Amino acid sequence: MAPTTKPYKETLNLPKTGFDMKANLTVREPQFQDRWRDQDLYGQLRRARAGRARRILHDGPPYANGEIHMGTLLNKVLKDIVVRSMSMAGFDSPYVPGWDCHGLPIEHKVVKDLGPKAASMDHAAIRALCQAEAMKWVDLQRDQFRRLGVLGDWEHPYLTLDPRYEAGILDVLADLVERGFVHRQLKPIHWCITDRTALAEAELEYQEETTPSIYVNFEMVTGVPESWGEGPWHAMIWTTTPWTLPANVGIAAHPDLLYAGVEYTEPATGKSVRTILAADLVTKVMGLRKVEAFREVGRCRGRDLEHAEYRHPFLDRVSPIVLAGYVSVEDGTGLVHTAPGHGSEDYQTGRLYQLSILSPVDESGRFTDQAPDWVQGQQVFAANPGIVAHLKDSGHLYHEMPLVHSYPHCWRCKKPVIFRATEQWFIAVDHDDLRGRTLKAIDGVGWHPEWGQNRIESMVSLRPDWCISRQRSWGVPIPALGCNTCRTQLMTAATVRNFRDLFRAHGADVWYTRPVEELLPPGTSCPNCGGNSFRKEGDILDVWFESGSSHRGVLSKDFELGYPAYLYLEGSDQHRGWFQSSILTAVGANGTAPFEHVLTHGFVVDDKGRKISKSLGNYIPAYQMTNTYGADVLRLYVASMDYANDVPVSERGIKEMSEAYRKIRNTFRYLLGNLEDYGRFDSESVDPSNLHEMDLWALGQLNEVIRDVRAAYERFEFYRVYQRVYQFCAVELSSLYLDVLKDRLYAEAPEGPDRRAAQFVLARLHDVLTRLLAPIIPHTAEESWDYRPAPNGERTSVHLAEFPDPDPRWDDPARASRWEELLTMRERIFLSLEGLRKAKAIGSAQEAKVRIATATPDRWSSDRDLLATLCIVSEVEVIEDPSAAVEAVSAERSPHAKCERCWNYRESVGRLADHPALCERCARVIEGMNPSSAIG
RNA sequence: GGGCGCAUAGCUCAGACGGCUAGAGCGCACCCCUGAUAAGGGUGAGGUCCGAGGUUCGAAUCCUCGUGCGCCCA
Repeated sequence: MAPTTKPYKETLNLPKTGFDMKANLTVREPQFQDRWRDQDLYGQLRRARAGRARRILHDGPPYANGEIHMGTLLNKVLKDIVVRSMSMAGFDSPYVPGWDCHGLPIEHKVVKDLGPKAASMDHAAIRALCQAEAMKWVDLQRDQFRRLGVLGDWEHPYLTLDPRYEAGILDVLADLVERGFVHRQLKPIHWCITDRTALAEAELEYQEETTPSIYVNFEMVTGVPESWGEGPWHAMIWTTTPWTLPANVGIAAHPDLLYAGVEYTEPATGKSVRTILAADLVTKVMGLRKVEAFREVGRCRGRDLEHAEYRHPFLDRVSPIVLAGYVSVEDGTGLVHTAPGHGSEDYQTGRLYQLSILSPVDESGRFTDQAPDWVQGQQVFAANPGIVAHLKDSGHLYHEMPLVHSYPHCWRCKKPVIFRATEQWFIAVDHDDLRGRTLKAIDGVGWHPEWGQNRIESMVSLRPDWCISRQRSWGVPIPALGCNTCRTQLMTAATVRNFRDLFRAHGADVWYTRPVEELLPPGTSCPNCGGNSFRKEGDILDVWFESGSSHRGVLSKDFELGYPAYLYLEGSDQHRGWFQSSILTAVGANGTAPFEHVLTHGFVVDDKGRKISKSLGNYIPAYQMTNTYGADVLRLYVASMDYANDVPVSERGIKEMSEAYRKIRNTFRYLLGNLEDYGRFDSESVDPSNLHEMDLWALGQLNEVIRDVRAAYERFEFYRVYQRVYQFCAVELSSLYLDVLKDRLYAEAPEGPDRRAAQFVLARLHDVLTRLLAPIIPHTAEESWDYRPAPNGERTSVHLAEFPDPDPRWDDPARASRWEELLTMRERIFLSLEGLRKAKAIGSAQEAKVRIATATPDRWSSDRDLLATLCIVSEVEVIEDPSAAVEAVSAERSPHAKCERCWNYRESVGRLADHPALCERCARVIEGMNPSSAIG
């Protein structure tokens, strides 16, 4: 008997690798991140790509507040995949991340934590606390982004509070001032009359409040339809803020609403009154005073009343009726009292009709000398009853009643706030055709998806002038100087540039810490009056102006990335936000768009497509998910989604993605397991003529994968990368090629040409797939790369490599189409095997023999052995059957004995006396690897 | 309320120009293997293509009107 002492299993070349099946990502990923940091992978990549064509993805700065959430994760991972894929495509793509550090949320938090103390602290002290708060979050978010594997210049990010960056902001501002875009103008803002301070929307708390609700007849002067007959006619308005009536300069009507001219008998006086109000509201309004004696005289559309004029009830002023889309018949009279100095919508309408912006109210909410003398000095809320009484006495008041409704209150003192017009700094969008030139620049940018262009165009076309001033502490001061002589404000390109240089040298804090005299160049004088005594004004810049200036501070100066950027990539909300503030400032200051392409992504929603919100309880903590499932799983998840639409995120979805991740990981593991001994060989030494038919097919398929994947990366369609690679792993590889290859890999002689040929393909598969996936799952790709068969054991990073190219040697369209037939036949064979299995005749496919009965045996005879191999059956027999219209496929249990070593059922088993349990092939292999056994 | 966008199996995606019985992978069910083994293989069941009209010989695809959801405004 054969003397082989060891079991046959040990004579097989079974897979062996240190590449663990268990990913253990939460432990391994930080190790790779440390390694990349220690070896300065980012710096190495910069040096490796030096001199190549540049493609800059310019990072939109996230707000330095709070932990990252799924939306931030989505955005940052997409950016990282873009940057990495551009690098691997051969471009020089540095990535400098940034943070938006100024702004209300941080200031708000700091002031809230300080409590009453805040009131007694100066700007500089509060700003120091704000800076600490911002930096705390920068550091935390930086760690979390790094934990996601995002590769970039984390040691040198751009921060909007960096003096260099602050200088860049003022550099842009100076250019805009120089070109005449910046001016001052009245605008109503929320104002707390107790704290004497401006309030932002986020500082308002809405509470129920009882206010007077009054219906007032304003006497018409012109514009009433003649057919309605003699007057005097009136227009009946409704308001809950009588104190704003002194600032009334218009009445708004809806263009499409029907209005009625009504004649009614005033109950108190018995006099007949003619007034106009929305036709739908006549009955309701008359019912308020139980007026039964009324009749409609006529009707007209709101647009017919445009430019009709009325007289102010207690001021010597005639004002027009104007049109506005927000007018409704929800409540009131359908005619809206309009005071552009005291309301946001009123202001918009006022600007449209060029109405005066009146606001005869001072900082503490008292009427100024611009108001009628009988209310001067009164606080506005206290003045309400007097104004109502005045209207009643003069016969203008139709009705008064108390109304409880939601009204904004100050977050700090809880008192009701008012709208008050104050002077603000604006960028004039229509100066020097900035709007038109911006629209032209927009047209020259590549918007992805394309509808983004339409979206931003319509926003830019309709947007009002940009108010860039804020009455806060935490930001970049607008370096405007108030002349103590004539009270005008001075801000010229020269003064702004003066402060730009000071900010660059000392930071923006100098504005607050040093007296104005030290900051001004000697001889500065007021262009208006010649005065030379100034004070520092207190406003800061809108943070959108700050981030919108990044093309100067980051692309052009200091970071010198290159202007314009190739790509901006943010959520679709930034069509109104950063994309717009960036292109407006860039066109204004530079004359060109700061980006060549803009890519947008949708928002993270839950698995039912609803937005993420506290009240729905569907929040998924991003960082916690990373530390549970691993960054690569989350990155794969992000990559798998068509992010142009909303991106549904659920823990269930992430779990499912871990399964997909494991499939990919196992594919790598299989490849590596069969390449353990391959590194000693030069792959170039493999003679292509040794490659089997199916090897050539697999290499040809891989070429297609390379082409599809690279094209998908180029178009930022990462979900196509994912689908393509994943399905290739699952279908072409796992269930077909790699499965079929086992016999050759395990059972053939380890260094024989058949096994080496298979390994040649496996090595290429591994090399190509690792590179192609490196931008998406950088940690796993690096780990896989570590284990690759490298001739000298050299250890470089896959992230320094470039994408693979298709190898034209393996392209063969004829082969591809022949294989479609083969694979169809394979399916039919599987079907008949399944029948055998159901009948308990066989278990594994190797136990079966397949018979194809066909009228054209020549078609299949040459592929007999290939089919047997592809189906992993022991034998395929082709017989001629002239009566068979189509091939008839059948299967039966193999009549032969099982080879103990390779488990195939072969006629040759038992024929060899030395190896009675082996097939001929296995016997030959055994003899080759163990010559001494022959002596036995 | 307005502007923009999206809607195909439980999930993620395919479905140029309108044209087979609407496809793939995952998941699921059942089965096989135990030499990729917290793996691997096979078979199968899943769809009113959001709804209603319309154009057309023919619509997932084109048009209109809805519904739901998201972003941005108001």
